[in-house]
Amino acid sequence: MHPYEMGLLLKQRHKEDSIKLRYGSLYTVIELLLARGFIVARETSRDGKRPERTIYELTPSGRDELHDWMADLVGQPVKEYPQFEAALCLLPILPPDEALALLRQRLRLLEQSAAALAGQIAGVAAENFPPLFLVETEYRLALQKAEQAFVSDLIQRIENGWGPLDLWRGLHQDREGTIAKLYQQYGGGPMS
Amino acid sequence: MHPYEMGLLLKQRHKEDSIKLRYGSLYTVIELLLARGFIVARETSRDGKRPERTIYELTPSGRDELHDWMADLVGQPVKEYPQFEAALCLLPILPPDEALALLRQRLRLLEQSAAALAGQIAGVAAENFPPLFLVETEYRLALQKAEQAFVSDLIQRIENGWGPLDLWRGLHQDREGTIAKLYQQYGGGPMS
DNA sequence: CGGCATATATTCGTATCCGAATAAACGGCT
DNA sequence: AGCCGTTTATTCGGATACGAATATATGCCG
Repeated sequence: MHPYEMGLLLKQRHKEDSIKLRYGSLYTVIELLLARGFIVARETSRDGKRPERTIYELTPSGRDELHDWMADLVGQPVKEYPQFEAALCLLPILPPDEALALLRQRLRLLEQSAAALAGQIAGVAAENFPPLFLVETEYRLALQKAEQAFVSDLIQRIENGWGPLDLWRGLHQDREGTIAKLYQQYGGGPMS
Repeated sequence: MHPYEMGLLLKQRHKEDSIKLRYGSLYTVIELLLARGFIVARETSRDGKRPERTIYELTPSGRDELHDWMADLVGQPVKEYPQFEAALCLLPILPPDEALALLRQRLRLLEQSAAALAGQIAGVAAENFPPLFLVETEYRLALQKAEQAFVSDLIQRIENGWGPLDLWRGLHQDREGTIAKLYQQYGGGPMS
């Protein structure tokens, strides 16, 4: 297959929803695979005056690597850094009322996209397509629902004075340095 | 604050668990913030013959940007690309029995790290530290539990012949091209 | 049948990222 | 007092990522 065709195929099979695909990077990656001997060029052809295409093919060592990589990805969870987690780290930066409004907005958007996902799954399932090839979408949906539940719970807790709310409000009224003091006050706290 | 101190502070407050921090990148980022006017250098000092330290400070425009950025991060969910989701895309590459074994291993590791997280939360909560500053850890735990539930469910489904299993086994017995045929057979399928 | 949007396929330059190197000061141990 | 491991603080160069540009072919609408 030539690189462009790989990209097309991923797109047609909706894999780009789950595998980040940047056309610019595609060719760099191919070159890397080539340099490490995981693929070899089988032939180059050209159609009229269009750019030349190079067809690549997997080597046995490439097949091994694919297998080992997959085993690693499936068997070993790795820590990743979702943006929302980072934002929650700094949540006290926002005044509580604004935070609440934004969380409500997030919840609304999550509900919408979860509904869309569920619809997509149902649609494809109705065509009798084997579920084996949809499992990544089910995973995405499961995580979204979990986030939804978390945000919804967080909203309720804040509404009920969680935080504690008065302390949080305080951070936005008097002058700075308050957070540092807090961390000092609770000595060990989460830093020890 | 000078860059190194920012790094230390993030580390002491356990924020590096949630905010990816690479010492090499820190200085690049600071330079960017400087170039865009979000921070300014307030003073440079030097202690003996140690490298010179530059103390930076937030500008009003930087404070605005911080606020807008936070509002965006909290209010707008963004699509991200966890590695496990990509792996699930290609799950049929592994023979079903191996996939099962690997999923069981993942489940075990997830259970362990979730227990560790829960312990950490309980420990800090016991010291009476305001929950406002732990919210990112609770989020992480919630997502982990959801993944756990998903994997556990997936294992059970596979054990019960889901997939369908015979088709999946078939992919690893006869020669190649079978997946492509499958996608053709189910016409519209997930690609149309 | 002319023109304009879209598809085919890749290259390139810059932006970003990050591990490793540097180099002085400090602390503790014998 | 001298040695060694850790902490302080930053720089640098190579690896990676990616948006935008390129240049031709094709389809289709009026």
